[in-house]
Amino acid sequence: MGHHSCCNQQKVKRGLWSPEEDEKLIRYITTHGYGCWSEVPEKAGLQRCGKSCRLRWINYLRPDIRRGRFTPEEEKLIISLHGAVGNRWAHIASHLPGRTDNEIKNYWNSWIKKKIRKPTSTSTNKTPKSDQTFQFSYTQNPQLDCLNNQELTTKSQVQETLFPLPSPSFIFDIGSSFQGTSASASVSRIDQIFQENNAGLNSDTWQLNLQQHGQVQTPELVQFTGPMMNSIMENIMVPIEVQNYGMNVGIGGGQIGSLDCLQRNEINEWIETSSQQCPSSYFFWDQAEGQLGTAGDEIIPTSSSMGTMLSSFPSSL
DNA sequence: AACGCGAACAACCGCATTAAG
DNA sequence: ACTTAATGCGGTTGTTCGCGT
Repeated sequence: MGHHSCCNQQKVKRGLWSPEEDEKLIRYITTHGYGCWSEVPEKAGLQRCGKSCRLRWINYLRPDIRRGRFTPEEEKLIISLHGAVGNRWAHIASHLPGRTDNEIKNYWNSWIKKKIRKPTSTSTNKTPKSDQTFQFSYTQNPQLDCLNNQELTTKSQVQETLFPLPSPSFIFDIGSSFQGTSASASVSRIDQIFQENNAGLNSDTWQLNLQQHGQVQTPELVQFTGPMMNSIMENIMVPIEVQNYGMNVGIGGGQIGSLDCLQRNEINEWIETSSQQCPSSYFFWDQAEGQLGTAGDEIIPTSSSMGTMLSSFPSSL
């Protein structure tokens, strides 16, 4: 394994950082800042490459770093964002103040190993190695019994079955926007917003979509398709972002929220791009409390939690 | 007490992108 | 316009620690 070009120097040290090295780096950065990382090692008296110093500072030493266990709210947000943007850890980290992309990535990688069960013996031999990450066992979820009877062994197979619609899909955790309300109350509230904004939509549209996808019982997963989305995004998502309509988008004390963190220009840019590229489908979903559980619990895939994992996000965002 | 194992975390590597010359 | 260095990011590996046997 070759060293990086900046680390080819003989004296460059590798491996874990000692407290003395940390101290030197902290002292230097707090005094001089970090305008040019390649100059930092020499000026700070460290036998490290600039890249290593940068990584150490960003991931461990900077003062605003937040360490310790992820809160359930953070976990929920990570799941939502990962469902939206995939493995774009830096993007996810930008929505979690004090958390680093590395930390989130590590957490996700260990978390997903723990929470997503290994493939069942019936499907193991048919599954391409590259897709094994996306295998689930549905045996504990009656709602998904239909899936148990099918040889759904890949991400794409599962996605096609659950959401037989053109990609990409996008999910908003609209349920968490209505703090303290039931799913049905959320529907009523969103219905009202539709009317207020003359969006030309109502909950009948929802129910139709729900029935089409077998989600008749609860409006946890609400899907909109095609041209509806522009008016929804303009009339609903933006007001949500600026917290009109009395919504509390934030979770965990109102400081952090997936929708709150999606910038208006990001959303608008994405709508514009994706609407040109394909008649996308979008999922608004209500991730009811308890479905994801807390840290240490095992995930029982449901329509909504499955949705987050399966949804994709346009690369343009 | 010693060992093995797995989880969690820290760090490195390679590639892509960006900025500067 | 091109080259090169610096930086940022995601994937991967290595190390440490805790727990069970």
